[in-house]
Amino acid sequence: MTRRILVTSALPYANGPIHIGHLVEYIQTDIWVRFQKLRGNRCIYVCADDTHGTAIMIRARKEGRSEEALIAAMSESHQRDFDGFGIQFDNYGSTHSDENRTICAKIWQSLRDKDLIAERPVEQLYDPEAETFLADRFVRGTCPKCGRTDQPGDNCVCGHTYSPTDLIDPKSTLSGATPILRESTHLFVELEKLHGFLADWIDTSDALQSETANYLKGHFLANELRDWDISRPGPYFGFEIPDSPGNFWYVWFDAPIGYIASTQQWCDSNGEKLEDWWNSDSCEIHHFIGKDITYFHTLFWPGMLESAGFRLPTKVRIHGFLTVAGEKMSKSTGTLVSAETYLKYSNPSYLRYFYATKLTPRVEDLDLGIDEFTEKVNSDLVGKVVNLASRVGKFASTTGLSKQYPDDGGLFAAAAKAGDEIAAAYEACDFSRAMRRIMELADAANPFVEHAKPWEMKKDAERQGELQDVCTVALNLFRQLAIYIAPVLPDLAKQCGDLLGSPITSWDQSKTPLVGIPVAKFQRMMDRVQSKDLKKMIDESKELAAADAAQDNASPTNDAAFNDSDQPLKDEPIADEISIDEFAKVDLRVARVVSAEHVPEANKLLKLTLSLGGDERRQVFAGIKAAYDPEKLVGRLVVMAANLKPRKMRFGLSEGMVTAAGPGGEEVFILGVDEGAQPGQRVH
RNA sequence: GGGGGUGUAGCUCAGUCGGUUAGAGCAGGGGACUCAUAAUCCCUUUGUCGCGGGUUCGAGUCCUGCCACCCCUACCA
Repeated sequence: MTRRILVTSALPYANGPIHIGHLVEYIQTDIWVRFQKLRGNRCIYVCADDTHGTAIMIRARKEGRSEEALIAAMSESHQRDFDGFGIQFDNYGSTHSDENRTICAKIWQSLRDKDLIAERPVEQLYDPEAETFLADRFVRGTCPKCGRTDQPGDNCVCGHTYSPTDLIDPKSTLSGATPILRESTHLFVELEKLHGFLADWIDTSDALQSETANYLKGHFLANELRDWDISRPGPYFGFEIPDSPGNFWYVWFDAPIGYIASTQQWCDSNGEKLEDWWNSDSCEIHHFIGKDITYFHTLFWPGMLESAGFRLPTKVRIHGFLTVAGEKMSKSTGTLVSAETYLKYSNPSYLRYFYATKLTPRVEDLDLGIDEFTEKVNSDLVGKVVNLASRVGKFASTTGLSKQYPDDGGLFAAAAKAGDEIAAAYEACDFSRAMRRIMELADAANPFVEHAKPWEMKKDAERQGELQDVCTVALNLFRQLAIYIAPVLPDLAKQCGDLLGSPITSWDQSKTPLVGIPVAKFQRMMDRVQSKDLKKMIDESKELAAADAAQDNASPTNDAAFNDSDQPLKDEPIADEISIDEFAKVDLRVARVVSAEHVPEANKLLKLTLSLGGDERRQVFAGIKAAYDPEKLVGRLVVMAANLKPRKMRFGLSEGMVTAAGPGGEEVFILGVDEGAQPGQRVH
């Protein structure tokens, strides 16, 4: 039976470009959608840019253009990036659309009608210069607990949490002005009135992974649900609330409604009715989101839908975050790679496949290791799958496929049978399992060619029939793989279709071999990953991040954010003047940490082995044990005093010093060197 | 502090309802081949299934205590 399925990914915020972390979700969703379409289900995939909120307003001001101009440019850039990764939406809208405004108003009216809206005053910090209320993250000041300066509005690095009004000497990061307290009316959704409904939905709907249901039950539903502050006083880039002039819907109110608005647009241009998708029990709705926005999609959103008479999601499919080499992505290490940068140096199919091998139905983070990435793509995709076509492609172009499918020892039949299991894995979002099963099939197919020895047949005029049979088997096995992996690698599916003159359009094509047809001239399908390209990609990401940071620093509006304390200079005044000759006596060198280990008898020391390039090694003891984990130091470039007289210590000889700043203890910060420097180079 | 999860080969991971000798891919070692992108094929080494108890004829699997790591959340469960 054909299912009707509406699928969404979370709406990307129009405040920045798409990066490889975002892509986990869009690739995951796109794979699932393509799978459903391949299975013959009626499936549409809608998304939109999330365009409202203070951050957009501020950014537009800073860039001296209208919000509309900013979000238009962002939308274009997002869509270009998605397109580059083969992510195919049926409709891509914007929360700043007429459709969205209309549906927001409708849902709002329903909430009013159900008496779920309350009004009360809220005191909030206000920036009198920028003339706007300030969210926590736009206020910085001195921590009331420990006295550290320049801390964010909600918590300090010392671990203390507070409200921005508790900060000593608070400053707006927008203008540098001192914020004042100002009262305004806010509107709230009284979510507690929906407590029973939500508890029931979470318990019985089967829409959530069990860990998510547990989390909600334990964390929220065990208590009274707090009112949800749904309005923001102007100026605010968003929709003004029709029955509350001067107040705007908070961005998180209209963002999910964007799912419906985007569907509306699709309906309008395809002659469909919105009710058939959002008010129908015969349609499924699947939301794909990241774990950070669980709360909005599993409490507020179902509450809003229920109140307004829309159907509830069939599934909210929540995924974890991307880490790179086991660490959070970061600009400074170049692991926060933008979609655009990735596409410059690498092939989107690689990333689609790699993510597919990592994705499971569970809410867990997934790690991208450069070596693992290279290995998986090269061994699995190029070595196994593509190679199968590549190794018989040239023969097949001259022979074509046999009239009848030859005996292959049951390979084709076995792979056809495996289709059900692979489909079940896709359906359950267990792409990792699906990829594993597909690779097992590829592993079985290659030995067939090997044992048949088509290259020998080619030389013998009398064995051309046999050669044709081998090609027929190999290419049909390849085609099965291409069909099964088509949701992940649409490009490969296309290439397979071109080669055999028969486009891949349906999962069931895997059940019947192609026979008696010509084969096109073989075209190379996929290149191997080159590690040097990935390295370039990381390097460029680092450079871009550095350029961004430099630009931010140069911007005058940001000076206020850098009200650094004068304490360090007071603690340690600048030393007596020296001549350049005296300075030159200190030979500072770039060195690479090649090993780092704890010294069991020492309280503060780590034993480092530093490389100055070639075979030059220095053993150095550094008092940084409390601040650095030895494993994380290995491989890093540091700056060392290289001509320091070696000093005998209880634990061994120390042949230099590693440079670092900070008062000591946990607050020690090793001097780093920008990428490109070579161990052994002198610091001038 | 609380909640959730993970721990199996050097690496990434399978392992069904408790059932024979714990598996795959990659990496490593040896050989073969030359159709194929230094691709492929054959053979092959490696295990305290985190640790300790318990239940059982039988435990990687179930129970329990501990350890390590990860995620979430924190004077709200």
